[in-house]
Amino acid sequence: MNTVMRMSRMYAPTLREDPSDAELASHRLLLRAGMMRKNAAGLYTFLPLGMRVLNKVEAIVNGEMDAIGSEQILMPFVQPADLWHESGRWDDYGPELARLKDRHGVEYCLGPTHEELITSVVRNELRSYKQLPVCLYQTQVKFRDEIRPRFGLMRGREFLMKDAYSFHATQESLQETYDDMSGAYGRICDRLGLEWRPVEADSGQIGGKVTTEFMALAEYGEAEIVHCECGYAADAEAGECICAPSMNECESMQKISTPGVHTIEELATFLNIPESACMKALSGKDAEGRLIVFFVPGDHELNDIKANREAPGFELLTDEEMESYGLPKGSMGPVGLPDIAFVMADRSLKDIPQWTVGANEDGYHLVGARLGVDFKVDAWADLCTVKPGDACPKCGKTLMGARGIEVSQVFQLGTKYSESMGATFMDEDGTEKPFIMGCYGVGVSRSMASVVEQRHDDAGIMWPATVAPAHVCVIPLTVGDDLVQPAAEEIAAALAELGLEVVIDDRNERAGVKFADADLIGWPLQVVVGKRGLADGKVELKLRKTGVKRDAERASIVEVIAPAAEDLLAGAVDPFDRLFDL
RNA sequence: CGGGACGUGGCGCAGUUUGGUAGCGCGCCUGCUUUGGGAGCAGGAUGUCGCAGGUUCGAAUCCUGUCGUCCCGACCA
Repeated sequence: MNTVMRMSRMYAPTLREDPSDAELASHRLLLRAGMMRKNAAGLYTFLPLGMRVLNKVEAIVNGEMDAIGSEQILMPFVQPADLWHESGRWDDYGPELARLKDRHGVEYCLGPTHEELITSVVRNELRSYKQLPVCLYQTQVKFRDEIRPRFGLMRGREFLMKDAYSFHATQESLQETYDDMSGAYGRICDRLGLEWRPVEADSGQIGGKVTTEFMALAEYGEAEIVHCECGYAADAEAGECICAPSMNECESMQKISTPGVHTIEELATFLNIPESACMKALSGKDAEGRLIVFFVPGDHELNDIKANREAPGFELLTDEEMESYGLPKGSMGPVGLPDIAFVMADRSLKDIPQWTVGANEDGYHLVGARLGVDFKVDAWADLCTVKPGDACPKCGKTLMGARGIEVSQVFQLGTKYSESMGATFMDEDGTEKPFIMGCYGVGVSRSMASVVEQRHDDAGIMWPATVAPAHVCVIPLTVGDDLVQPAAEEIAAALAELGLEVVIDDRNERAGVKFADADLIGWPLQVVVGKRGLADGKVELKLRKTGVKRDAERASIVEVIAPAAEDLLAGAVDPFDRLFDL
């Protein structure tokens, strides 16, 4: 049986006013509710209430890992530099990797992630395909020296993460574990009560190709996503973009004077045509210094990630460089480019036979420039950043926009680390092969913040029962009263016996203080015990999530709550809803 | 790193323009009263005004430097 926690003895310093340096709801409320305190930029202490929540989130994550056969381990937080030199990331990672030396001058880093370490652990022991697949996970503090830590737990420098790594002999085996992991991650989000979407994403720093991000939808999320009613969703930074450019039809190519016109907006207005009928040119160079000119529909932006995929190392030209190539800023076009220029255009423009573009001469544009006649394009690719209003690549319907918080991500790494670090096994055919790897991360502390981001109101947090610091708060309105106090104690004990986690606010405070703190901390259910109600044999129940109140017979309170307690123990996210006819 | 703002009892802030005894609200301690939505009265404690220099008879206030924090951009769980 659970013991009843006492507010009078808990270290739960709630704040009446908003901390001045917190902006985001999750940041503000976690501080105000006495769940955490800041120690320095991006570094936080979890106080007892916050720790209880964090532990619950972690337990849910660990449980789902165990359920798909991943085994828990614990790797060191401090990692030897050698391993990072082997993978090449000592140089690639940048200042975000916190480096240090021990007393002997040997170099280490604070673990921002553990691909190198796990690979080094496994490469000596895993020797045969017969031992595969293997999937290991840990839940541990990570450190990334973020350029700009912000939003409390959302982007701390130190944060709690569950990271898992899997090793396979075949792509099919990797896919299987990847799918299991994706399923587990979805269930984790569900159990946290999050509204979420799996999203196509870019793999970034970690490497690899196939990846899905799990986004908690939130108004102030850092990531922009597009999604469709068919279930498709993608990170706006990386999602496939289907542009629908239009054509400004002309009889032949004409050079027209466009004095003072430099932007697409000005051009479209000047010609009285939609922006989508103008073609935007962007010049840059790749890693080898090759001049590249990209063309995209005027109503879309060139996507940095995609540009780099097509032209590794791509960077836009500076104004001086443009001048040296004789390229006029704001009036560039495909006709009459320098011979050395490599011309690449968004694939959507392939179907547009006549383009409206710059004339490569300040103050002039071309209309009706004929593709393949007046100019040529060397390559076609998906180059644009997708935006709401574009067509869904899966079903063709119109995409909607939203913002999200990336709470977790799954990657198919391939052999990037096993190859560079010489982690191989003997395959069935007698040849030595590098492991095919996957890695999977859940931001545990970030998930906690995301829950607050989605479930709060002006008064405070509305925890789902699955991660609330306790399920029920019993509030005796007068302390020392010889009716109210014992009744509240009795109810609290009885509810604890149902298997609920119960806290009793036995502080000698006024009713208003207790109500305000209960709402702020966000216990899912409040049981209010007062003199007035008791006189009629009643107590009051309040559902934090909706603020709805109802009376219940004091004598049958256990019977009333018992079904909800059963649901709760079975894993229901909001088990108390049923007590309020929801 | 670029742009903006800010550092004053535990918390939230005023005071800085125009230099002259460091203030307010909340919280904290003691006592009495109060007790269904952040109580009232009385008494009390708590400050190197971020730090270091400088100007001045005198600096929270003016000048220089420095450290820290937050917000907006490039990085990511």
